[in-house]
Amino acid sequence: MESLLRAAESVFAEVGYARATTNLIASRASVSPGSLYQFYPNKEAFAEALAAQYAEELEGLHASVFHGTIATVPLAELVDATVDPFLDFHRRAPAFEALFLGAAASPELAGRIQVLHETVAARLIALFELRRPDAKREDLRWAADVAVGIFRGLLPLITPLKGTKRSRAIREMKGVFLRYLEPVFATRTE
Amino acid sequence: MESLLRAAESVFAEVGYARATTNLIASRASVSPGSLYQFYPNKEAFAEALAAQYAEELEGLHASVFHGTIATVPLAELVDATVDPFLDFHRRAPAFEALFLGAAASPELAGRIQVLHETVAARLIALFELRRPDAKREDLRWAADVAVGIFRGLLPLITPLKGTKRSRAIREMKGVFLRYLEPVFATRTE
DNA sequence: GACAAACACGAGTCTTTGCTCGCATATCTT
DNA sequence: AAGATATGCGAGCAAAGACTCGTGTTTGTC
Repeated sequence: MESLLRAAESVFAEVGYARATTNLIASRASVSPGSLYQFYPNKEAFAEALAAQYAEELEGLHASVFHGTIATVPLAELVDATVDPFLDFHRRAPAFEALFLGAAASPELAGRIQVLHETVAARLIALFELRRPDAKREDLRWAADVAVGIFRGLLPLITPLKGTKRSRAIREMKGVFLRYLEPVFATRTE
Repeated sequence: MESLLRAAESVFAEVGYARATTNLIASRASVSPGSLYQFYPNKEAFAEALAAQYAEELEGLHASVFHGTIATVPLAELVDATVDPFLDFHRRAPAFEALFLGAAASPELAGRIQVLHETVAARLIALFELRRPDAKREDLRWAADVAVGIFRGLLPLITPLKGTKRSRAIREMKGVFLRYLEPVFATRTE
C-alpha cells in the first residue's frame, strides 16, 4: 500500500534505516504490524520499494534534462539545468539521503546503492560526451564520479537550510561545479 | 586496553557502528565479552574513545599545518600541505569514515560528530583568515564548510583505491580545491 | 438476516545482541 | 605453602525489535 511506503519514507528520513522500526512505520501509517506484513514481507522490502521508485524518478529526471540543446548551451546554464532538478528531487525524496547516501545499512542494500550510483554516473558521462565527443572516456568517467562526489558532499549543507541561506549554499555548490568543469568544457560554445 | 580499541576500530571500519557487535570486537581482540566490559562500560564507549583519540590526532595535525609561512605560499602548496595530511590521517584511522562521516548511528554520537566537524571548520577558517584578513568572516565560513563537504564527498572515491588510480583521484580532489579556492585567494602571493 | 471470505488486528514468539555474574585461574603477600 | 586479592572467563540473562498467528471485524452474496 502506498501510504505505508510514504510512512516508511518519512521514518527513514527522520531516523535512518537502522533505527527505524517496523512498528513505528506501521503506527505512522495508522496500521497494525500484522497488516504491514501483508504488503511488505520485511523491513528491507521498504527500502527496495523506495529504491525502485527513486530509480524510476531519476530516470524521468534525466530524460527531461538530456536533450540536444544541452550540448551547446553555456556551462552555467548546463549546471543550472542539472543541479536544480537534482536538488528538487532530493526535496521530494527526503529518505534518499538517509537511505542511500549514508553508510550502507545492509550488504544487500549496498548493492542497490552501487547500481543507483552507477546509473547516475553513466548518465552524466553521456551528457558530458555530448559536449566533448573528442575527450577520453576515462577522463569523463572521472569528471562524472567527482561531480557525483561533490554533490553528495555538499548536499547535507543544503538540505537543512531554507530561504536565503539555502540559496547561498546552492550558489556555492554551483560555483564548485562551474569552476571544476570549466577547464573541461571551456571551449564549447563558440 | 589499547588492543580492544584497535579491535573495535577494525570492526567499525569493516561493518560500521550499527552492525558491529561487542562479541565480535571481543573475539577480535582475543578476549572474552566479560573482560571487554571491565574496560569499556558499553559499546558506545568505544566510539567515544575513538572520537577522543581522533580529535587529539586532528589537533596535532592542525598544529603541524598551521604555521605562519602558510599565509604567503602559493595556493597549490597550501592545498598540498593540508590535503595530504588529512588523507594520511584517514588512512591511519580507517574507522573514522565509517563512524563519523556516514549517517549518525545514535543521537549521542551525532553530537560528537557535530563537534568534530565544527572544530575542523573553525581551524580552516583560521587558516583562511591568515591569507585573507580582509575577507568577511561569513564568506570564509562558507568556504570552510564547502571545503569540508568536498573532502567528505570525494574521500570515498579515494579510500578504496591504491597506486596510480589513487594518485589520479587525489589529483582530481586537489584540482577541485584549487579551482574552487582560487578566486578567493588569487591575489595573495604578490 | 445468515453465511462466507477476506481483511485487519495486536498480543505474543523468536532471534539477536548488549551486557552480567558466579566460577576459575593467576598474582601477590606473608 | 596458604590464604587473600585481583583478573579473566563464557554461559546465560534481559531488552529490543522483526515477524506471526489465532481471533475479531468488516464486506460481499444470497
